[in-house]
Amino acid sequence: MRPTAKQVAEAAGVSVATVSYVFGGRDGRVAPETRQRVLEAAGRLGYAPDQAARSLRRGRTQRVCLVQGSFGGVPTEERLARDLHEMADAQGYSVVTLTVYSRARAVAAADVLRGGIADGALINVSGEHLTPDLLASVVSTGLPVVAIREGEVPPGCDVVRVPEADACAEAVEHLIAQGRRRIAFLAHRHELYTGRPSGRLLGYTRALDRHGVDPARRLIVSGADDRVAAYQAVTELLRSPDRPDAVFAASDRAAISTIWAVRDAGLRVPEDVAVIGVGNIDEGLIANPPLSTVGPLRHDCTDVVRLLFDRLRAEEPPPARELVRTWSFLRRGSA
Amino acid sequence: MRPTAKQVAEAAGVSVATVSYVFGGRDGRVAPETRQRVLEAAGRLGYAPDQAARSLRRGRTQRVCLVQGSFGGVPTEERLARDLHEMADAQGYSVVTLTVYSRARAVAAADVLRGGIADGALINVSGEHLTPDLLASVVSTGLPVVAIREGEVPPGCDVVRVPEADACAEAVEHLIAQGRRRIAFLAHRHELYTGRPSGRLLGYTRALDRHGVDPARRLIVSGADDRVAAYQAVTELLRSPDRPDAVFAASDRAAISTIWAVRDAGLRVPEDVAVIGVGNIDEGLIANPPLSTVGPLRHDCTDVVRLLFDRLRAEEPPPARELVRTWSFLRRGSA
DNA sequence: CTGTTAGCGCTTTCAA
DNA sequence: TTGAAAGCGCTAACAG
Repeated sequence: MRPTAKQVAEAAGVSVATVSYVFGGRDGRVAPETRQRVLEAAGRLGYAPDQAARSLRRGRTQRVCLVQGSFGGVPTEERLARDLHEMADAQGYSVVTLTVYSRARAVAAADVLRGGIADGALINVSGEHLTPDLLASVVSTGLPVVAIREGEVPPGCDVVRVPEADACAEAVEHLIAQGRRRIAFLAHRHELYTGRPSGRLLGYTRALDRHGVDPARRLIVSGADDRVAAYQAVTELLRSPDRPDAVFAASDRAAISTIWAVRDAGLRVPEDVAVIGVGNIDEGLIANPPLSTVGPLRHDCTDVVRLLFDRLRAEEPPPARELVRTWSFLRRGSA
Repeated sequence: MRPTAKQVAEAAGVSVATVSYVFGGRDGRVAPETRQRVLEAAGRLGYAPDQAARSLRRGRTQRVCLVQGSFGGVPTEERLARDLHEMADAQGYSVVTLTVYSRARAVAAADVLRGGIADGALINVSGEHLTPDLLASVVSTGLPVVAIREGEVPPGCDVVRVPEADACAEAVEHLIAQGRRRIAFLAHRHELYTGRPSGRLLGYTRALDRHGVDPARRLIVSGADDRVAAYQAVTELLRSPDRPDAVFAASDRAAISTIWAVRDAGLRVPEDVAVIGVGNIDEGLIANPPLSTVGPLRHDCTDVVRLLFDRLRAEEPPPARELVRTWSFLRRGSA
């Protein structure tokens, strides 16, 4: 069904080596006329070199692996995925995507990576399933790895740091400075599941702590994962006698839903309820009022992706690098 | 660096065959105690069977391929991707994603598929780059293929039909019946690039034609691909002296931006401007007014995904199947 | 410029 | 229950 080089060789009246030369790109090696014959026969048979055999022989798969924490819907992950795909396409790589949403998936992902499914991996998992030892077991095989991660990473792997917590704390302190007394946090579910607060939630709690806000006055609800949940959570919050006068949402999408919910409740943003999101998505600019947010100024992830491809190209493993992304609080109309 | 079965065998004092038995799942084949020794040695060395070698030998990759037309941001594609990932994970498959946004990428994707990158493919590309002959060259290798597609598909491949055009025409006819005289269409860019109108655009033009609307009165603008572009496009449209009294947007996201733009311009939805979107995303329910839309009642794509996995499981290639999804016009508050 | 051939790491048949 | 060995399809070193 799937033709092999041998069949093409027979059809073209040459040896398998010649077929391999033609498809292997070793151009000068084959006479133009022979080359033509081979291509013609291959075209007729619908031949394409078997990837498994080629990978086994060459020791390279021409694939890169993206390890994600969740499925689409998160703008910042999407952008990373897109930049990785574009770079991969341009360099002749395919992209295989692994999703890690449980311990079992993390173990499976590590096995698959150690099994050589790809020539390198870009790991963007925030949960706790992918433990340092698991990551280390992958890195120790010599696989080029770039990890976007807080906390510990094994030696020999590039790491990208995103100082979310600091920028978020700044935003929440801005709310406190404005005199907001009841600041709600609209959390991603996974933030609530982890042991210690990290990232966005950590920024929130840290700012409140720093200003001596009674922990009992914290108001943390789930809903940042999707727009409808956010709308509903905020609508409910606003019905409380002790309603918040500010909402810090862990995503811009949730923050925009918050603006809707506040307006639909007959209240004003920011006068009655200040709103701040996270992510700096473009949509925030057309919200009414424009959304104040915490996030990167540029969304482009090519620098992260380049870390990986630099490693793929290198003969010798280069020294491990650390990239720190810039995050800031962007004040616009909603807070 | 990456240990082989041979090394594990030596460390455990057994033959490579035994190592293979342990990792190949052929359970009863190995004495519990031997098995333990092998696993222990493998764990120490960090062994995982080489995928390329295994694939070559077994003739199966344990991978499925998703071929997409664009990168994230399209809710309906995201849902398909998620359902595919979940099914794949559950069945022990990985997912490799190919993106086809040009003729060159289409040719490359076909080569990669014919090269056996995966055991089956789910193809969800609406553009014209992936021509029927290219698709046929892939199907003819015997690769299980499920295509979500309008128009021609090669024999031997399952196809999923989405009657978008009919449902969209119904929505536009509803606008006409309401007495709307100037109905704008907010298009995806790719719809404007293709030769003949298809899908959503086709529904729009067909409805107008059917009611004898002068083609010169059609109002087609780009902007459905992203929320900000939609907002700006509509804002501009509303400034025209001959402003539309209805907007049919090719995506719900654009339709929601349209609602904002109309309200921010001091006009009312639906009194001054009716708005209808496409996709039936949840977010439409919390829009104000709730968004009228065209789309599926259920978003679940497990039936589509199952077509593929049925084919993967089958010994004999089953007869080609056609799945027709149900699309309808869902009238809510915005039109 | 083209052909012959070893061998990548694994699975699986067959033999012990 | 375990081992020996052939061979999946390809590439690359070497020979001609």
